[in-house]
Amino acid sequence: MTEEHEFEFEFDIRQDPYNHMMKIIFSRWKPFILRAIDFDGDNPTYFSRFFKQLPITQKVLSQNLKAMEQDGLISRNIIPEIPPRVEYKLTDEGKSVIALLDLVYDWGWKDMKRKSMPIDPLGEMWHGYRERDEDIMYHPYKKLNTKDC
Amino acid sequence: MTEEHEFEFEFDIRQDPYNHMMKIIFSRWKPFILRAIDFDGDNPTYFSRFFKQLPITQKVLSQNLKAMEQDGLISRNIIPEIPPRVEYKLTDEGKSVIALLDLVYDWGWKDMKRKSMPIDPLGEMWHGYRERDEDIMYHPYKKLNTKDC
DNA sequence: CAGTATCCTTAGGGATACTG
DNA sequence: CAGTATCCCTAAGGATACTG
Repeated sequence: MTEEHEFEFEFDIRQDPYNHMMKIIFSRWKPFILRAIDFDGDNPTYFSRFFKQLPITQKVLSQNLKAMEQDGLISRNIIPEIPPRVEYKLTDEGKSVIALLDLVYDWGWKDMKRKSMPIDPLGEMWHGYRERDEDIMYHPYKKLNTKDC
Repeated sequence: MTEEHEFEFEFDIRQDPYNHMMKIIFSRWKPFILRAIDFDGDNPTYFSRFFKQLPITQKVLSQNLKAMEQDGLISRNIIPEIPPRVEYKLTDEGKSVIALLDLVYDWGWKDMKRKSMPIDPLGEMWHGYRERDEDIMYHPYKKLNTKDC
């Protein structure tokens, strides 16, 4: 409706790559979800698997997975078992964004260190800033209590 | 208050570098603001300058600049003239994030191309994907109408 | 297991007007 | 010129319950 009175084009933030990236990648949970799938390597990730590492609700996870599938970052594959399982994997496109996420993480990690902010250890393990502790990485996130922050 | 009943630590998204980055860098306008200041090179950027390129309101710009100053990304310097002007520059820390933003832009640009999405020309000029047109870059964003999208 | 369905809260931003 | 001050709105997420 407002468009009807515009005869001129303007800078449209919606058509800018930064905006695009913030929508498809840099929303609250997506970097974590991508990292979680990547962490499983060639093994597929299942729906329930995410809850072992991320305090996310089913609804929000579902929403995010759906969006990321539509954006071509992940693939969804239903395994006909009883009960049925659903595999999530990174597409080639999804894999290609992991390296970028690493750089983003690194910049943020250094910035937080510089400012003496506490940094969560799970992300540090994923990113090689801390030795991997399988007991933490493969178990529910609440287990992190056994380690200091 | 909820903390009082927690005896255990959990994965805390607020202490993760991804979350940190999304707060201090990847919010709606910050990449654009950083790029705009960077574009002016050694010349400082003034408050009113931003409106020539970005359809942002004074309130939101002010909020963002304040946050970015506190986060150490930009510096604010008042010039005692009548009327007073205020210079904004990138700090060394702010400069160091520009290269990262370039990579983010590039990934997004390629993704949008792959998907045949229209891309705003102003950002393309800033990032070298289109020849610089001083007439566009130095004038109010509405002037973009004179060029095709 | 892998999700929906509802209801609710909140941060971030937009519109507009005003000020030192 | 360089901002505040108000008011409003919406998208994204959280809490909780339910389902094939």
